[in-house]
Amino acid sequence: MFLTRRKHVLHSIHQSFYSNSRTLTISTTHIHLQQPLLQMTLTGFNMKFQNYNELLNECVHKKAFREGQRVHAHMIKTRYLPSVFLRTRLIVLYTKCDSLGDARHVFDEMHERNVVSWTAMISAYSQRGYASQALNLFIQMLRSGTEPNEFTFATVLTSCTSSLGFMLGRQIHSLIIKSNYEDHVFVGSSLLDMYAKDGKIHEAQTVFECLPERDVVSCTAIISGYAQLGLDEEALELFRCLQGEGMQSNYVTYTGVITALSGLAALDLGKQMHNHVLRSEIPSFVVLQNSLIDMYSKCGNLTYSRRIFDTMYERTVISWNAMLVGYSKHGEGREVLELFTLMRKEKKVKPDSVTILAVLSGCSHGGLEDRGLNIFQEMTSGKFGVEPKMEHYGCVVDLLGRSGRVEEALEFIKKMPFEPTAAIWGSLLGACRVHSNVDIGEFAGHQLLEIEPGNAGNYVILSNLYALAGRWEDVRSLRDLMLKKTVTKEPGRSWIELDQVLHTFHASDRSHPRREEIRVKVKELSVGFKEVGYVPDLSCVLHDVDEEQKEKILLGHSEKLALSFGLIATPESVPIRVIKNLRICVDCHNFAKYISKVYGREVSLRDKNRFHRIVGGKCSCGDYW
DNA sequence: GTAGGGTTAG
Repeated sequence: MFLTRRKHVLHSIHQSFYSNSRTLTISTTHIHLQQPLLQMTLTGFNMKFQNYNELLNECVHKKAFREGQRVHAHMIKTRYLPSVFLRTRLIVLYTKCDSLGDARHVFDEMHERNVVSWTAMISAYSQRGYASQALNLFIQMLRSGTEPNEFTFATVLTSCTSSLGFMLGRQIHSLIIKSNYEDHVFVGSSLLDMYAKDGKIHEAQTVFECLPERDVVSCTAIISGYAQLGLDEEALELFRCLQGEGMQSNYVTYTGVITALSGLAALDLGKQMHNHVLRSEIPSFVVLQNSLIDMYSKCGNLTYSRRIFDTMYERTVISWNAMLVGYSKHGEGREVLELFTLMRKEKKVKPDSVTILAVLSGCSHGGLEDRGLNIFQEMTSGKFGVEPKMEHYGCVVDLLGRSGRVEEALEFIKKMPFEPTAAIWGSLLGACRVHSNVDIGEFAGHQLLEIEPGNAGNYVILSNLYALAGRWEDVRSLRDLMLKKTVTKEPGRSWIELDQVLHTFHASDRSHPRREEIRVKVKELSVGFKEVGYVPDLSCVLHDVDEEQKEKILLGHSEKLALSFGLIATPESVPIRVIKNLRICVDCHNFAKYISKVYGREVSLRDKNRFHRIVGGKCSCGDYW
């Protein structure tokens, strides 16, 4: 009966997706309680149990809160004492109806509890995101002497998401081993997911490999685990491998894979996956569609993102945010504001903290400084119902900095109700580099180096600034300071997708099969560009070497290798799409501009923060990033 | 009767 119903729902969702219809109605029959409740007062004890049970089941199934409350009230009125079984049903009912207080009340009033009632209450908290309450209750359960079962373990592990939770999670793992539940597939997927969320992907992998049987959920959990940690290629490889072994996939699996493809900006692979989803019987639930919106925007194709957004029959705040963030990263400020206006007009979903963040950064990236500052004003006066957080303040520093109001930005930082973070000082330093304000830049730079002495990128930007002012002595001492602090830098990588294959380059990479061609091309470009005005920005190199060497290092930057390969290997009619894992360096940004000007090729460059669409020697970022 | 995996931002 349940299966048929589910099938029917899925079918109608599928239908509505293809017919672009935005409304989906699932009819729920109203539950009439008058008759059964009246009859119950007359029937015997056993009969009452069965009747109550049936009624509660119906209420749980239909999430019928009021009716459930009436059944509960009837028990109290007729002085019927429900068993542990029925009380647990009530906990489940109230949890489903989003009434945790009522659920807890039933739980507290229980004279005796068993593993099921404990688990139901723990699950209530973890489902609603009250992780610490769930963990507390689990500990209370252990103290009460109730042995957890596989349901309890699978449930409680989902609440192990904070640093305290991860610690507890490890202890729970040993408890699982002791109680012989480690082979259980539900427990295992919950466990491996916890490890993945703690960044311990090897532990997660071990748990996964030790499972005697695998199913969709455990496979999805491990694939998504890789994707969430940014190990996108590994996620993709594992997906292919497990698929080869006959793994079943569902819409959650595809969501995980699409997230990995977003990270890689693999447009062709992404399209292929999307097609696969459309062709197969996989229903496109909101979460999957959200991941598609994000994937297309991160692959540089906002038109497709919008197409999906427009045809969704239901949108959550995440759908709106994904679309807004997409426009923002592409520097489409007007689109951001238009969509935000539409969102507020529709009133179906309320903006959240991420929404405002997207709007503010959209104004900044889109060069709409004053509009952005206005929106922040409105935010602080409570207009959107969202409290400003550190990130929002960071956007304001960005907005002021972009307008060249560097002094004001510094004053703003001093007056913030938060301790400034590295991101805030970094943003101010970046503004000072663009607007050549050495004094404030130096101050911001030193604050930044104090908080984040290990980040090599910070030294480079400050060095850019000193070089701009001709303060070579300071450039040198900065380099010495960097050596002293033994800075390690996340290795820069750039890649380009060609016929569904990703070609990745590291700095001075010599591993590509066409390395010789690429080397010659980079050199040729550099020589050619110099004739039309390109001057290598040596301040982007902090090594203690002579100028010739510095230039050589610059030419080895991964962005230049990928760009040159793109120039060789892609047809003239298409834009060169390069993705960089870090912020793009000033010199490579300039180099890309020359490619666009001299070769008449559009360059689309995605770096850590945003898209740079470079046409005819001009970049959509307005040289501010 | 109680259970596991999923989307935006940083």
